[in-house]
Amino acid sequence: MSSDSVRVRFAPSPTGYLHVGGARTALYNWLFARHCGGKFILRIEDTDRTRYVPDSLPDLMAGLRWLGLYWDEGPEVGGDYGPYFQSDRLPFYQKYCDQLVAEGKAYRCYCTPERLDAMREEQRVNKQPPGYDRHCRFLTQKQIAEYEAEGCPWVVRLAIPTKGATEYDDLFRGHITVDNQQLDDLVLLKSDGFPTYHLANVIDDHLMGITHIMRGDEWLASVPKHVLLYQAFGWQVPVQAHLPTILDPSGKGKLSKRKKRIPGEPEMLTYVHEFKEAGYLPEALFNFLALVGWSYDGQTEYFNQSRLVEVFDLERVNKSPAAFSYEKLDHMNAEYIRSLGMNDLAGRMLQELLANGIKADLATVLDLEPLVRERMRTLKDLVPLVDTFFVDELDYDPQLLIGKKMDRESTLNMLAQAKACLSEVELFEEETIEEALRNQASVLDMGAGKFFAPIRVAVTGKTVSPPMFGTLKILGKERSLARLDAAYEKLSQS
RNA sequence: GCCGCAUUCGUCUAGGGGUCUAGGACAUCGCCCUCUCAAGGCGAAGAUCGGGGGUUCGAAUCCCCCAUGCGGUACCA
Repeated sequence: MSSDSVRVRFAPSPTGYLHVGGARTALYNWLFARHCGGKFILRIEDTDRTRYVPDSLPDLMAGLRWLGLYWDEGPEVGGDYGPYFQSDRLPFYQKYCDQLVAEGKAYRCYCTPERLDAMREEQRVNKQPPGYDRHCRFLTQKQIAEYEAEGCPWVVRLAIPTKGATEYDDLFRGHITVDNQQLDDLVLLKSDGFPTYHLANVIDDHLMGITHIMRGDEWLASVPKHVLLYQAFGWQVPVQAHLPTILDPSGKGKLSKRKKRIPGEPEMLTYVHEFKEAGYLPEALFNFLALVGWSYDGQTEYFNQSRLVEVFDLERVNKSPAAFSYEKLDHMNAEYIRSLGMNDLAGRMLQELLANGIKADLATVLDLEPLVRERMRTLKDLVPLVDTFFVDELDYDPQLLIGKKMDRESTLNMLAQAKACLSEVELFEEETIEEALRNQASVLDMGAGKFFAPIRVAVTGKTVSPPMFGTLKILGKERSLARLDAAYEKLSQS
């Protein structure tokens, strides 16, 4: 196959928000398309009207775009193979379905939901394999006429061959054979006139010229049915490629679309927008997701987008399910944050602060940036690191000022010493501050760490903070001294 | 139940008959650096390659069986 004819699609249904599993599927399709110079198509499979979630579509598109997965054809973009919403393609499905019925490859089924339920119940009780009993497949012309005359609602089912086996190749799993006896006469067209996934998917993939179907593993079992459908239409079956499932961090189950809240465990993020809100960089998620089910050489793990496009190869996609490791993502995210350019990081920090109602300015953020860049796993870590810079008065327990093996008196004295010492510093720069404070510590014959501890608390309200000299410098002499004063006051009154 | 797929350190993986006394990464632990926390540097521990049979001079790598896990078995996708 010539590579420029590659056409792949991501075909979510608007029944929920963009999930990382879906994003990974989209990513692999996108990567493959870009690698081959092919087309990446977004198609919306909105055939289930009962599960439709109105704001899922904007979320889906925003999530894909946030990750940089722009589509060549689809909603808001257009293309020559539209419409790209299945709900706008009903006439196609009806037409092809009619054709199948006319050729005797599919048939109308008039069974009521009640009859189907009763049938399943009976199968369950008798421990028989579940499945449609093909009641309507062998109706006489007379019976059909009766049903039609009564205006009974009907669905269309595919007449699966009762003998033989269906075989196909999956790019990742190899050759798969399924006995046709295992297959059910699946519904193609629902009684509301909408197609099922199977019908719509097969018709659209064919009509849209899709060459490779790459999707989640949960579809693997329905491929034989699709193959039979392609054969019924006389169409060529696109290359099938089923991606391994993404497991939750325990490795015990599928990473659920619903949030599992395990007491004591951190919240499990599953939707792309949640990762965004939690302060992950899109480029980090992008890189991380690429590695869930694919590897380059077992050594290299960091790839930017263009490098990934260059190097991505379907042959190295894994076939076994992989647990989603939040710890590894965190590490990778931190790595990405650290590797950001100065202005880039500052820009993202500024956004994060603004989003949290902190009115910072770029100049200050630029000053802050070197103090915090190595201390953030996600952008969410920023606010607690720097919030003390943006308040007038610190609120903390004065007892925090008293360091280990220290008492109130000695701490008070240290605060006074620190203030006196800093007042003397003319040029309030990191180096001069450090020099003065270190001098003072040795004058007092104290370990530097011990002397700095109460100052840190006085100035930030916390025992853990960004580097102290830098903090003092950015705070400025006046505010720094005021905070030392305030600390002295607080402690002496406690 | 039936069908399908999967199975290498806790986790993600490298590995495609000998170079594997199984390599890398995250997490863990220790030491160093150090104003706290990080980051960084160095090092340690961690997998008899799910189990059992074969094939072969030789198997993590090929074949068979079993176990376990996951998925499917809808007028949901």
